[in-house]
Amino acid sequence: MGGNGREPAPTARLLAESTGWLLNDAARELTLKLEEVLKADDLRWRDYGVLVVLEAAGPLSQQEIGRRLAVDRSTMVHIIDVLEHRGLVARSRDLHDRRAYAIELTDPGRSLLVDRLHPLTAEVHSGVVGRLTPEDGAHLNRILSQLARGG
Amino acid sequence: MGGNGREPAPTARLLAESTGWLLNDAARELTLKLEEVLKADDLRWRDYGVLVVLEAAGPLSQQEIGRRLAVDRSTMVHIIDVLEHRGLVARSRDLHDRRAYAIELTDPGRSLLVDRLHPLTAEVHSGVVGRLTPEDGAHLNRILSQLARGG
DNA sequence: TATTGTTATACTCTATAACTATA
DNA sequence: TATAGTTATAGAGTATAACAATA
Repeated sequence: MGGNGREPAPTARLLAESTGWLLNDAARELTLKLEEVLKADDLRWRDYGVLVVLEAAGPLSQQEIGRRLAVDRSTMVHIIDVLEHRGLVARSRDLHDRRAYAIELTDPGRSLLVDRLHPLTAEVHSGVVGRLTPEDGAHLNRILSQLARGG
Repeated sequence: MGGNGREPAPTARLLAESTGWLLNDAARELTLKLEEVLKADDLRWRDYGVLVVLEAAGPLSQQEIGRRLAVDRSTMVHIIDVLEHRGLVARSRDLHDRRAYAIELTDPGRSLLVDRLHPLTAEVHSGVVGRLTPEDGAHLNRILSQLARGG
């Protein structure tokens, strides 16, 4: 089921397995700290993710945003509702497919992201990843990128 | 708030921040695949975590297991209930503190873990982490260990 | 016939508060 | 007075299934 049928050697098994736990612990620590910081702006980690995705990719449909964040389209409705109500994103119809919206960052949304959220979250990230030497930090980034590409 | 007040340079900010997203993606991918495999034994990732913790540490109280897995003690009750009912763990009173249980693996629990679950989950882990060269895998493990110790 | 957004709904997960027995 | 386990309960988060508009 996605494996290759080969039995990994015991040490490789232990190494890979502890990597999994460590990965989860690191991700959980980071997410918890991010949520704590974002609470001041009444945002969840998911909301921040939506803004970041839109900043990076430009206007997207609700479903496409959900795809990138692993969130169901029915769940996206409420998330976008709130962000729209707060004036951080805008719904306009996709010109080429009028079933879909083109969700885009508003100017206030972009300002909040750039002037406030990015600095806040960067500090959290640095507080965690910054415990590493710059070399290890860069290495970690490169290795994780490789993991992501392989999926 | 855990930070050190220093403004990280823009590239460092981006590097650290993308590391955060990558970390989360990798952890999510791993957890999803583990849950899929464990479903055959009607276990969740959390249940597997309990068994692994007990295997590694020996008998523990419910609360201590929860502490290590970031699960509330009230949530632990049901998790242990199910595992006990399936004969995978046993509740006995802690000899030194009769308020607490000493939860321990049963022989069937240990067998399930060693003979079946570890091979299954190791294959998932290897399928993900094994996309890296052995050097990068070991390096990733070392870097993540360092992150965990720093927390 | 398939797809986007939507709604209602049900389900899972989790934490909170109050209780009991021990400490 | 504090702590381990328990229980009931309420809240958040999520997915599922059906529907309307559009493709």
